[in-house]
Amino acid sequence: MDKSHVIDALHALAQETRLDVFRLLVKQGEAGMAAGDIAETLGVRQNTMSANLAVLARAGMVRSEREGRVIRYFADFDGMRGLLAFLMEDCCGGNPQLCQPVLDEIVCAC
Amino acid sequence: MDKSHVIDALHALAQETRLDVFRLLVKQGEAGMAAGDIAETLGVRQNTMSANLAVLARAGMVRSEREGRVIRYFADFDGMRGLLAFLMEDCCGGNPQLCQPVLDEIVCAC
DNA sequence: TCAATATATCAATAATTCTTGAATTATGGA
DNA sequence: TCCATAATTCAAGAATTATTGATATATTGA
Repeated sequence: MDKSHVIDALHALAQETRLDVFRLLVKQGEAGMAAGDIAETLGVRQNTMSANLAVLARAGMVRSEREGRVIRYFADFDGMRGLLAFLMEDCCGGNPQLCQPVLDEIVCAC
Repeated sequence: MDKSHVIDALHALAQETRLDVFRLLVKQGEAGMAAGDIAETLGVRQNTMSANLAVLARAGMVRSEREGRVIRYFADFDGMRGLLAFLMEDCCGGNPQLCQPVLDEIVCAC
């Protein structure tokens, strides 16, 4: 992931509704969620949500699949991976003791 | 780290100059770098850089120490840790196979 | 083909953010 | 104390972004 792509991803997540959407979709996992259900769940109008989903999709943080009339959205774990990898890329400028605590914190609860 | 704090951190990093600053300071590690040197290194005017450093500092992504006339900035690894921990918090909504590849990618090069 | 449903797009306004020149504050040295 | 240096703060204009009502597109079923 290049720098401008990373900036798009950070920008997409740096807004309350979109961060909520992303985390909701992360929780939904492989089930994903229909655009309308996302809007209703988060109490956001349909077209506002559509615009926000488009921002997340352009940034590679979510992807979508049409299912008949419904468009189902999913968190894009590849995008997430690229973002975190970039942010940690140079974490060890010769001082492992600085970055190790950061890595230790990122422990999956699964 | 709570949600609004996370949004501040994401917003702070979602801009080219500030992302460059953060990564520069990550590379500098414990040495940090004087505000003026950061501005000169990145080719940004001194007051523009000051404003950007203030955004990063408010977001908890950098911290500073005065050394005589100079103010030296450092990446804040605690802030970084909080941000990444929040983003990964719910990565395992019952499907470890989704999040494991994300975690595998975040491997420190040290 | 027509109506209903789900979602996206458009255009306009409101709000926020970025950059910059100018002014200000803080420190150290002569 | 006065000057030079390092950095911050202020105010204003330009640019970007968010939200919304209205409209358009796509799909399904009658």
